Amino acid sequence: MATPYNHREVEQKWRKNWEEHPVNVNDGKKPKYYCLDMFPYPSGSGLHVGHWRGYVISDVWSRYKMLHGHYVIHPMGWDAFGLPAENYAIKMGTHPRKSTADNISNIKRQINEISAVYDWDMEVNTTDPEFYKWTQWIFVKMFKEGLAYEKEFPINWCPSCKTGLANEEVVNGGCERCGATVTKKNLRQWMLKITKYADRLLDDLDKLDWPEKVKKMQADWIGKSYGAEVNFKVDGTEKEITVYTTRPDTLHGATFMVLAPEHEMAKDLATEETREKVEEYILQSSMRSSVDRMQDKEKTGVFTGSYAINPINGKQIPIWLSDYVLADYGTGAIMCVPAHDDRDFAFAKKFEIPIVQVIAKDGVAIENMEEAYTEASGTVVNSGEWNGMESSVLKKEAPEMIEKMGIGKKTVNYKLRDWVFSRQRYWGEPIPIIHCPDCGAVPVPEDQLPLLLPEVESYQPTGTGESPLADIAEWVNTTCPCCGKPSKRETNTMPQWAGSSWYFLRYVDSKNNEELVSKEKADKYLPVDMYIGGVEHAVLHLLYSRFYTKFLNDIGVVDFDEPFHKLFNQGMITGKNGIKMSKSKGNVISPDDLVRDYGCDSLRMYELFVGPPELDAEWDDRGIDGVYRFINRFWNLVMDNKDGNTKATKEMIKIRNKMVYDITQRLESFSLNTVISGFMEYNNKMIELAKKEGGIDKETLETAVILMAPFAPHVAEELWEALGHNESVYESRWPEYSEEAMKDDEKEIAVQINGKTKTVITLPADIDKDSAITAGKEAIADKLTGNVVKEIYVPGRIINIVMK
RNA sequence: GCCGGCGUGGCGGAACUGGCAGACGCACAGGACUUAAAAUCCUGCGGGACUUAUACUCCCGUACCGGUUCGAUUCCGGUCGCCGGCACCA
Repeated sequence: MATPYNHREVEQKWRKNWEEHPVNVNDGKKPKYYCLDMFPYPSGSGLHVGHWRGYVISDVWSRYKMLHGHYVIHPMGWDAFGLPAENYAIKMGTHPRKSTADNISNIKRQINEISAVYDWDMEVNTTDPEFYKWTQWIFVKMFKEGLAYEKEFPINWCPSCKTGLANEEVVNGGCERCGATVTKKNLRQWMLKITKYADRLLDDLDKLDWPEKVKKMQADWIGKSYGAEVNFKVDGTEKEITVYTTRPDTLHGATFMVLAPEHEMAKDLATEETREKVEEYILQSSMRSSVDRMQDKEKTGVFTGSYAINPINGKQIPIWLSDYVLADYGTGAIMCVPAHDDRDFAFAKKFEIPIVQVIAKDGVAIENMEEAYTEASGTVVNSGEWNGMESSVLKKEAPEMIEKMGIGKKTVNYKLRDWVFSRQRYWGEPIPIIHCPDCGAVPVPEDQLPLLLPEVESYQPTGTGESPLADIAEWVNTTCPCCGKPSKRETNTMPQWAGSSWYFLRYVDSKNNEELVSKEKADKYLPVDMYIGGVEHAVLHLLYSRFYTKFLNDIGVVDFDEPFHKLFNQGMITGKNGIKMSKSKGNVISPDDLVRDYGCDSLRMYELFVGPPELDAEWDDRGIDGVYRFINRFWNLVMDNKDGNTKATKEMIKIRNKMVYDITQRLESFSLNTVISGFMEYNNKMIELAKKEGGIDKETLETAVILMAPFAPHVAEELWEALGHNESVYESRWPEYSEEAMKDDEKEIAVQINGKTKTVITLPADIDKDSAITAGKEAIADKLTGNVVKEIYVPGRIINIVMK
């Protein structure tokens, strides 16, 4: 009997061996393949089995590429600035610098348990001054290009984290991090003009090999719409109000107008009689959160007392204020066509405003509309010269017609807003700007970067809208780099996303003091070929990274404009009943014990075996026994037969080729759970064959070992060595298969009557239709009692006799 | 409300392009080995009917109702349920 499998010994041996003889070497000749994980933020609870799955998937893919002769760039780093790290430190009563360092060392130990081929020489840490120097440098470049600007306006504010948030960080009206209800706060903010890139961010989605779901989420988030701006005169004045509409075809049906309460003309439109009510309404709205407003079942509003003139027909329509109109979308004012918009309809009903139908679904106008008709199809009515047109045609042509009439212009709009980029928190990159009383906002000169985050005792958020940095007089007070006058530093810091928006560029040149990344290395190693991580970043990190990359492309740092060629989103591993693993729920399963008891290889394979990698899966420890048993059986098969000299039979060659074919197909289509079940299936077949033939040929065993190498690296190396090889299994190449060798001589064919299987017969694979049907009929002769109407033969699969 | 995804044994899941539903594994049951247990190996394992029982045979079965087809887990229409995204964006 050969040595039984001992995972501890095997794994120790090969980890040491790989340290001395790395298996993924850049010899300068191999083609590169960049396979990247979304880097973790070093949380205090460490890794659970869910994190492991993502890293296993990327490592399997990396090793698979190595076996195709690639030099694989497979780095790892730490997203260590930002709210989670700071909140954790506050909770633990330590300094974020210390807790972050502690957490990193623990997680690094856990990551090493995976035995992934990470290249730690490339490691980056977003809180390292040598790294954030470049995060700040990008900001300065953006400032110089006019993409970073200051603005005071009511932003999303998390009262619990005590900081402003970006739009993307507000989820269902709550803070993305802590869930607290987001309020509005008027603050001076640094903004990034991501909207300038809206079209490119939208259009370039087409060239990405990403899950359709993520592309759609980004497209919806950018929310491009086509329509027109139309100018309405305020009756009796020279003032004009411009509205934005996507339905200019319904212009004749506009029976009122609504302005957001924050609209700059809102107060001016009030008359003597309405002034008090109007001001009251404006005040009321300003005090309500957006969540409150959204949850309104009934529309609220107030009539200003003024009227506008519909430019297309000269009709006088009342101007209202209502908070269902958003101040920061379009022009903050809308024309209302209650007959063809649900919201306008509800408003008109409540305030008894006339409803004029301008599209008739079947060509005939309805007397009393029960609900708005929102489709753009049907015949145009009540619309003067437009009458009789098809609504869908008019919808397309109206913007230009309006432009020609001189009453408005064709325009597009986006839901995407500029990125609120400053945070009133300590643990982030200081924004490298100096406020000079004469020169205004002046960037810190590039050669003075990094602008270090000062060491402080107390870093708790103030809640006042000021960053904790504002209290450090010796840091805040400085001189203007332009004129030398006493000036003050910007005290806000950057958001969590600043570092992660570009970190993937830095890995390939992480020690470069002169440049963010050298031209040479960027050309050689970038961009990322495969990016693996959770779907939760669809409109955050993944959108920001695309924006940053396009900007860096524009200023000549890199010569590509999309960072991630292919994206794979792995599903989440949850605890029992689909509950997300978290320390507070007490359902976190740590990989550490499983590695100890079953070994890294078993856990790697089980992580994949639990289910399709793109779907969520409930973790159940018990299943790992099955994988462990499989590895043992495979081990014993190889060890028992490695020294035999069994000649390959036709059957063995067939199984070998089929195995290569199946495993390769499944791996290429990322069906990793069925790769594992495939291994088990072929292992069972090989064991059966070995029993039958008294052994199994060496080439088949070697082939199986190479196929296993991406999944169970230690076992593969050990068995490869046992099979008599001195070099690593990763020096081998992924095996090929031959269609010819896979062919079966005989096929099992199901014989059916009217589509129901009656029996199964074995026939030569190359049998012709007539002989097959004759053989099939013979096999079920006693059941052929009716009139045969049709006979169907699907080669190699079924014979179906249709009877009446 | 709008958009997207999913629904298969006790459980996780499989089924390539419409062709034998339930691969592979877990759990469970029985057996072998053992003084015994663990480990390992072998066998069975969707539901029902017939049968003393086995075998055989037959019927039902992929959320539900219907359609297309020789044949549907797969395609089409409708209903229900679960999950995710967006949410007054004019």
